[in-house]
Amino acid sequence: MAESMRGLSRTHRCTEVSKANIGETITAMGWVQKRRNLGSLIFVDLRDRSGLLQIVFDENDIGTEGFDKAGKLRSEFVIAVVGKVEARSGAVNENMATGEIEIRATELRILSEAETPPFPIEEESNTKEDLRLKYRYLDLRRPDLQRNLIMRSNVATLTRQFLAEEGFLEIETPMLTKSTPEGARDYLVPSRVHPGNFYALPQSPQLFKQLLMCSGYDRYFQIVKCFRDEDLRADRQPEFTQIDMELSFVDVDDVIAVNERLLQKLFKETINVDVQLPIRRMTYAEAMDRFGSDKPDLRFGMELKNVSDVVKDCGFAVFTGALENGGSVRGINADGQGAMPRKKIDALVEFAKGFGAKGLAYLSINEDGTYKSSFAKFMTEEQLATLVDAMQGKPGDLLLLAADVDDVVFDVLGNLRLEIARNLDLLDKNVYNFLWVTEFPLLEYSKEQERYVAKHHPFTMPMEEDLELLNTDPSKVRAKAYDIVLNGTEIGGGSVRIFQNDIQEKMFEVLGFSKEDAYDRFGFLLNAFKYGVPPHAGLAYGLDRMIMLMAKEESIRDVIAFPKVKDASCLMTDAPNIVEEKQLVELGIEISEVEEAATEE
RNA sequence: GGCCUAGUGGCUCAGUUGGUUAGAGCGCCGCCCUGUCACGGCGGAGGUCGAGGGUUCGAGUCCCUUCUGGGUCGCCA
Repeated sequence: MAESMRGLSRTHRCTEVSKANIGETITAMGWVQKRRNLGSLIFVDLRDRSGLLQIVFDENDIGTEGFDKAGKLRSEFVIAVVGKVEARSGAVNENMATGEIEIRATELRILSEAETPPFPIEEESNTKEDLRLKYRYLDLRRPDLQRNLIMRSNVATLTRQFLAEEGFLEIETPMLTKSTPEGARDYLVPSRVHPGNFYALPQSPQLFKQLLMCSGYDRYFQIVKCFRDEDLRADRQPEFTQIDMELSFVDVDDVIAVNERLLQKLFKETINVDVQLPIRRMTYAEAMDRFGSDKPDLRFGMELKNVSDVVKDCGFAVFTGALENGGSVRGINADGQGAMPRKKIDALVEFAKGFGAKGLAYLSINEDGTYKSSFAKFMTEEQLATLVDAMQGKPGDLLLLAADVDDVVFDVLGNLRLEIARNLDLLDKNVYNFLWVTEFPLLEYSKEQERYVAKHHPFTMPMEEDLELLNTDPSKVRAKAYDIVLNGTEIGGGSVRIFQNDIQEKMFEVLGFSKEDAYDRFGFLLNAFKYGVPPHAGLAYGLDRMIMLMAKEESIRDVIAFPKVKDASCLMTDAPNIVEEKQLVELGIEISEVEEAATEE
């Protein structure tokens, strides 16, 4: 029995009503959060995206018919209420924004009835994810998700405002584009008019934004969906949003400068966090050496120490063996954790093994200065003392050491450092620690493909002083690439691009592309560059991750309206799904094998 | 693809070494209640213990398979 709202017009959102409105007659509309029926007095908390407002129904004010109707109200009914704003005659509710006032209803319309929702629509719900996602439209009614999406909208608005003021133009690039397989898997879209041909959804607007620079648009940005057909994580969705930008006639410092001001504005105006400028910078090499990570979390210490020199002559074969294989021995000092029980240390060893460590050597320093260690028997007292000294160990500390090739040692200790910090609750979400990581390696060697692959992408400019190394030792070439890291999460990254033909050709050569290959894939860009290309550079933020950190959420699902689950499906719409045979025929597509259809006797 | 983890009324959970009729809080339904805001009081309904198979005199509990979430490694230029 839905009623019409004809003749009524909403005058306020729930929390837009305040003491200043006392005496006025207002019209509010929203959802019933809660009813409290006292017999001949009924209270209803009305909810909309702004918050809650208490309505009082009294038969003396609203009449018998209206009062009976109020008695029928249930959670999530959508109603319209006309009434007078009054100071509360009962106690003020300190916990509510509108706790000092209430609406004395004179008219009630039930605009929509509602079934009892499958889970409570309330803040800090701990309902299981699958249920929340199946009924996402209900989950999105919860105040925490509404706050997150409102914050997200604000960030987008502020970004547009700021970048417009800085002379950026917002230009859209195509969603249906060409697959340029290098890196993540593409989502493909079949073409009806070109049977057997496919578009790819963009993994990023990279090539198009560079073309825009060629075309003279100077400063471009876009808040844009990107797609990668890879497995999901808590901070990874198959479709995600970037704040993407590109600038002409700039170098690294110019890009960093404008982005520092953007970050400062965004964090100040959305969550009132002051970002101190300039943001600290650290080279990739230093980040790896000190933190074992290219996105170090600087909210806590526990830095890596290289003790290779100290242990090189010791009797512990694990250490000396690693060194003989060209690796290193490094460790972290878990300050004050010397009393950690064996069981927890074992858990850390297992954790380390998950990152490729064959083991983890430990040494705890007892309060009396004696040691308890997995490897003490292989070393002399003096050697141990030197090691402890090198690790700045003091009574009550726990030293954890990994010995392997550098890649493994960094990976193990970098992650171990984070794991210990998590266990010790050192990661304060109210602290926002920014860092630029610069001078990334240009290339990394792919054992699988038996060639160098671009660490960032093939258009990343090498550092001038390393250009010669392209011929001699490509793995040592550093790039004009930079990442912006916040609390150990990479929230953005970018680079200066190659705009010189000879360097680009050299780059393709090192990557093992023939000139033909290169033109086949990127011909439109390379051709464009022949007609006058400005030096240019850019950066792209992962908007979802940035909002996740701002909102102090653990997963980007909580800052995306309609996210997908681990296997990239949508529990609400059941996408992806099979399509009608007719559609496939039109596209000239035949399904060769569907596992589910396999018959079993 | 690997590993870890969870699945018990609508929701969140408890459920001992396998042992009678599977419980609690919240929610829901009904009646009562004029100042509640975690309203209160009385009463009530609601369960193939994710599914399938097995062991057993007996399975929520043990075994196997499988489904559905979550985390993570691989992957993510």
